[in-house]
Amino acid sequence: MKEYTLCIVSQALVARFGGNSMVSERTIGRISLYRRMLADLEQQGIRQVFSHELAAKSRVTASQVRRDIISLGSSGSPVHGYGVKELLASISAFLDAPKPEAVVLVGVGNLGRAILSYFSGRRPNLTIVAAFDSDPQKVNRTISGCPCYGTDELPGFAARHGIRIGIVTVPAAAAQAMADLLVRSGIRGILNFAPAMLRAPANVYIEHLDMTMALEKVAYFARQASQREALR
Amino acid sequence: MKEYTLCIVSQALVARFGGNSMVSERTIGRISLYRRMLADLEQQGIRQVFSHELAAKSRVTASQVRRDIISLGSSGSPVHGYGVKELLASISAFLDAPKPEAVVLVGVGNLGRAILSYFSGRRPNLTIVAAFDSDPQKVNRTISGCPCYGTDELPGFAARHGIRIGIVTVPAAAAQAMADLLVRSGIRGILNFAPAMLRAPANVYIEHLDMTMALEKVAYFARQASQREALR
DNA sequence: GCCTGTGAAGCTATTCACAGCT
DNA sequence: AGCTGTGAATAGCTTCACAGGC
Repeated sequence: MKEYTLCIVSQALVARFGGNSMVSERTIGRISLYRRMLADLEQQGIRQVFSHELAAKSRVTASQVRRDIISLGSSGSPVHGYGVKELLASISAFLDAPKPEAVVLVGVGNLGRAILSYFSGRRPNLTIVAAFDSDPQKVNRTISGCPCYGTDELPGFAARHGIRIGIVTVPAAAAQAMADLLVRSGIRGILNFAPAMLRAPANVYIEHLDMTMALEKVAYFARQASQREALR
Repeated sequence: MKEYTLCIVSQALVARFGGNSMVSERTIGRISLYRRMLADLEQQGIRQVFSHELAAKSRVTASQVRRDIISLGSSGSPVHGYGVKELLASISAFLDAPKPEAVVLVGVGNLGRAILSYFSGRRPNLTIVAAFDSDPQKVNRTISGCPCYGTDELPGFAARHGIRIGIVTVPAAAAQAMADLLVRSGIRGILNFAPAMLRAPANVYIEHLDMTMALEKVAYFARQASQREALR
């Protein structure tokens, strides 16, 4: 009885925060990961999976997997584990927008082009539909299978297509200006590859993917590992 | 008294793990970031900086900056803040290896090439000196300014040059095999761009830079932001 | 026996708040 | 007055451990 009451209360709280319950950034990342693992399993014709199997593939603990699955609102059976198909459906219902979503990319340099081809055809409901660059040499051409326009056309394009997601692959010096432009164009989420910490209003989500920082971290911990070995 | 004893114990533990005290992954990331901010400041001729200034640029709190600086073994003055030059020197002494370090990249596809040109000339003490690929079309050529060899030459090359750091930009299906090869070749740190959770011995540090996951996170939180706005 | 779901415990990271200094 | 350095408090995330089920 008491448990039921508690459950209702927490759902009420959830409702107050609008839509889906408050799920942490880390959890969302892992859920995206589980989806990939599950897609593999489905391809192999596997129909059921236990939390510890998913955990081993994802390099996390089994409790973590179970918690994450609960937080996305799905559940399994103690006997058969989780149904691969059902879990995939839950994850898609949870992560994806109801309709496929269009994404724009700003900055058609080496990295920008690589990312255009990387994402082309990968996630059908998350497609880069246009690229933008300030270099007149690059505009009004198709680059890596993606139409490229001048940055001055971005606000209009974003408004017409209801774009909410942008990828920034311009040099650091131009990154803040481009982020501002994206925000003015109505974007609500930015994936930033430029080595710059972007400023944006609180209602815009920014994910920084800083390759230089990542490489320096690797170098540091690789060195630590070598040193630890040396004195053993 | 008791507190002193506890302190000594924890220092002893730190010592057992060798060399530099245990600094967290997140802290290392931020220190790399501070270095970039400080390099900018130095370029502008600024000589002193307060924790709150560095914090604003790095999008963290001032306490965080102070804690991080302490954990790298530097300190400032309550009057003038931190000396830009001194702090830069401390960070380099802390983060960088005594000698410039060589890095290899495996997988010379679109992304691999983009990363070769991205890092070329960026950090002088962290240079990609060779790329490897299994495609015979690509080997024994210079690609994006970097010599490219067959993957079978990797172990020999790594041994000869004492390589400890590798970047993986192969497709997901080949990533684990390449990681294994890198580990066999003596690598101690891997920066992985492939959408696969790599397995490696505990003495190898792996940083996963998963662009698909990152984009899905952005899409999810962008949608959350829009929804929160809609019901206001 | 071996699974899931979950309260409670444990850990790590961050922030608060203030002593100490100039 | 306004900074740094830091103990203490807080928040957030992960793991433990076990009830409940078949």
